[in-house]
This record gives sequence, C-alpha cells and structure tokens, in this order.
Amino acid sequence: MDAKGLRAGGRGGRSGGVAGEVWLRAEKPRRDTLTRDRITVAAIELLDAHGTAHLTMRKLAERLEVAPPTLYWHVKTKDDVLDLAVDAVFSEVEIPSRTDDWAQDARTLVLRWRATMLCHPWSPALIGRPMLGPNVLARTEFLQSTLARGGRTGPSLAAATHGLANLTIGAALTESTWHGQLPRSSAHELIQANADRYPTLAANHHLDAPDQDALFDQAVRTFLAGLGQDISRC
Amino acid sequence: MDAKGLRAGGRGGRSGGVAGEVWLRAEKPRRDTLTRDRITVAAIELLDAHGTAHLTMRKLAERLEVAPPTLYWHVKTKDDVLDLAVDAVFSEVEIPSRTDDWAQDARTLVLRWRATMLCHPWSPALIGRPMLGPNVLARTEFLQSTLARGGRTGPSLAAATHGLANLTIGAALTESTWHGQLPRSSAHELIQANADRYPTLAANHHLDAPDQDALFDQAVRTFLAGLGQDISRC
DNA sequence: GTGCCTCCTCGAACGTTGGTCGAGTGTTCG
DNA sequence: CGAACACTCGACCAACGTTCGAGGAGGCAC
Repeated sequence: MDAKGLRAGGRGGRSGGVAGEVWLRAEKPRRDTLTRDRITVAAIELLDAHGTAHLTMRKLAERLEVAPPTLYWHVKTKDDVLDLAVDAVFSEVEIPSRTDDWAQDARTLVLRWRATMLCHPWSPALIGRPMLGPNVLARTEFLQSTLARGGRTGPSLAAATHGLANLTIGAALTESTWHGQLPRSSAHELIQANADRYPTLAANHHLDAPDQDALFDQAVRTFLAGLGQDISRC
Repeated sequence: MDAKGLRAGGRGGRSGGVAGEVWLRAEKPRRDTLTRDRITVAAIELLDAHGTAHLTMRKLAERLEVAPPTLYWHVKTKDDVLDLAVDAVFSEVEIPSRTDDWAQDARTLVLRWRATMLCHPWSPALIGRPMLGPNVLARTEFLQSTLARGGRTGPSLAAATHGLANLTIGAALTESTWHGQLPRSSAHELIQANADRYPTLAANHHLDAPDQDALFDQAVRTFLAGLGQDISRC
C-alpha cells in the first residue's frame, strides 16, 4: 500500500523526471515487470508459509507489490496459479542419473518425489487437476522409460508406471494430511478409545509414528519386488 | 424460495391455524427436522451432480429447503460437511467376507474401494483431511487385519497397509482427475506434440485408455506379489 | 392454563473472495 | 509524429462462508 505512489508509471524509464526521482527509484528498484515465473515463486512462498486455504489473489498481489487485477493479465484464473505452483514444485525433484540397476533408479526417483512433495505439504492435495506441466511430464517420462528398461511393454509397462506413481502420490497425500493437521495424538486417542471396534488398528497404531520414510521405502521395495517377480513368470 | 412462506413456523403443529392451512401443510409435508444425515445425503447428491467447486452452503440449504444459517446449527463449518460426505462415501465400500486367501480378500477390498471413489469422483481430492470417520476406520481395520493374517507384524504390517491404501488412493485421485476434466485427447495431443521430449510417454500413451480397471488390478497384484516375496525372505 | 426452558429455524448483515471492465500508463515501431 | 502494443490499476460485482440475535414450536413443572 505504501509503495503505490512509487509504482505508478511502470518502471519509470529514463525519460527526464523530477529532480531527485532517481533516488526514489534506487530505493525501490522495481524488479522488472511481472512474470508468470515471479507469480509462481510468490505463490509457492505463500503456500509454504500458510497453506492452500490462505492463498488469495489479493495476498499474492500484495506480496508482489501489485494491484490484484494485474495478476489476471498474466494468468487466467486462480487455478492457473495453482497449476503453475504444482508443476514448479516438481521441478525440484532431481532426476536421477541412470545406473545399471533400473529398479534402483526408479526407487531413487519416487523417494525424491515423495520427499519434495512433503516439503510442500499443500502440493499433494492439488493433484486433483490435470498434471500436464513440463516438469511433471519430464519426471513421468523418466519413470516410464526406467521401467521400460526392466523389459516391460504395453499394458504391463503402463500398470507399473501408474502403480508406482500412484503409490507415491497416495503416500504424499495421506502423510501431508497428518503433518499440517491436528496432533496425531488425537487420532491415537480415538482409535484406542474404540479399540473394540478396531482391534488390529489399536494394537499396531503406536508403531506408525517412528519412521514414515522407511515405511514408504519399504512399500516401494515391495512393489518393485512384485515387478521383478511377475516379469519372470510372464 | 417459493416455499419460504410455508416453511415459516417449523412443522406447523396442530394448534388451530387459519382456515385452509391444512392443505398447504399437506402439500408440503415438512419431512421431520434437519439432521446431519440428511445434510450429508444432500451434500453427496450435489457433489455427485456438479463437483466440489459447485457445492456451496447456500445451494445445500436450498436443496434441503432450509435457510443457509440453519445448517450451522447441525454443522460447525463447511469442512464438516465435506468430512461427513467423504466418510459417508466409504460406507458404500462393502467389506468382503473373509476367505482362506488373505491376499484375495485384500485385493477385493481395494478394488471395491477404488470403484466406489470413482463413482464419486470428487472424493479422492478431499482426502487431504483427517480420515477419522467410522466408515474409513472400519475399512482400514479390515485391510490391516487381513494383511496381518498373512503373517505380518510391526513395521512390515504398517508398510503393507499404508502401501496398499496409498496405492488405491493415488489411483483414485489421478483417475478421477481425467474423468471430470477436459478430454484426454488434449493430453494426448500435448504429449505427441512434444514427442521428442517425452519419447517413452509418446510411444505408449495410446495404450493408456483401454482398461484402467485392469491396470489398477494389475498394480495391486504386483504389490501383493511383492508382499508374498519379501515375507519369504525375511 | 401459565411460565419457562430447550430445540430448531431464520432475516439481515458482515467481511472476504475470485473475477471483470474500461481507462490509463509508458514503450516501441512505422 | 501517431498508432499499436504491453502492462497496470481503481472501481466495482456477484457470490461465498459465517455470525448474530430474534423468535416460533413443543414439552415440562406447577
């Protein structure tokens, strides 16, 4: 709000201005023009800080020191912003270098994939929208080509790719739920209070907390083990 | 809107009213009072019909022939409604009867689980909230106890349970995305147009469409096969 | 009957949200 | 110089989730 006056007039080019105006510009060096990238970055920062519910176009505009309608020149809707943010997150997933062990490569990718999503706990819940961003596609391409190296083709390849990706997404989604939410103690209490209805859950719930990372890794290994098995019997 | 006048005064008891009022009551026989269950049912109907974005407290109230604030006596927030709706959906997942084959039982459950979620395509995206409803817990209890029959305990059991559940949730989430969204032809076009960047994806994308059910079933079988394998080597 | 209490409902309104419109700015190019 | 372009913003809108306080209906004690 306090920068409105300064901002008026775009980046205030080199056409002769009022004496002393240079200093004002120096203090507030309007960083170029707005871009999709800058919007995306700011959106991710806000999402990381306060979660999905608190991301509004106004707060986004405020952070970018712009009036709200300005955003709509670069982006069509708020959903566009979310799509951009989700895809940008995937760019943080480093694509592994290929080794001789395709299964290991696939495992490395999905482990990093999940870890990245957990760094941005709001991201898994936003996957209920078309994942067609270049970064998402690049990771999917790597995963599928890696599994293809294992000798799979056709429906078998598709099933393996989707299975591994869905396992990862599901894990990130459920785990990110607990992270941001009420303490897991309340879940524990609820289950223990109804131990008669959920005996197995109650008996094993204390074991959940320790190491979610290891649990996911184990699930991935299980899936990959299953892949190794059924390829040999086909 | 047209029933406002009729509705005034609750269910219009038997205290003597204006002549002819009986007929009005007969035409609009106020079905009892509002309940959480009725709210939940109506919410699911609206969600099924128009998706998450179009569910508003006002439309929900309108469907129930009630004024919007009335809902807030039975429910604290809109999120409550969503939680109730999600859990209610899980009640539609019929718990399989136990057979001798625990793997088969688990497979049956998750197949039904996914199918139910796809019947309500809005539901997977709402899992980014605590799943502590009784119906969800009952299904999880069945899944965990079934896998426990396979001889698993401790972290191994937890990994298997989460893995299978996450695979199912992820599958439902990604698949429901495509269902309600723009035709998959646009995804196909995008991939084919960038076939140089995504060679494997482009080569195999035409195979995706045929039978998603079979693909998921295959992924589940793969996971279960992996379970059978690593239990024997531990 | 009378008074009271709880359950349930609603009219009015508040603050905020995503989004639109048209006018205005500086810059660029012919 | 003038027109076209890229970009920004003030004013405004309908719709949303939610709150508040008023008030009717039914049941209970007396």
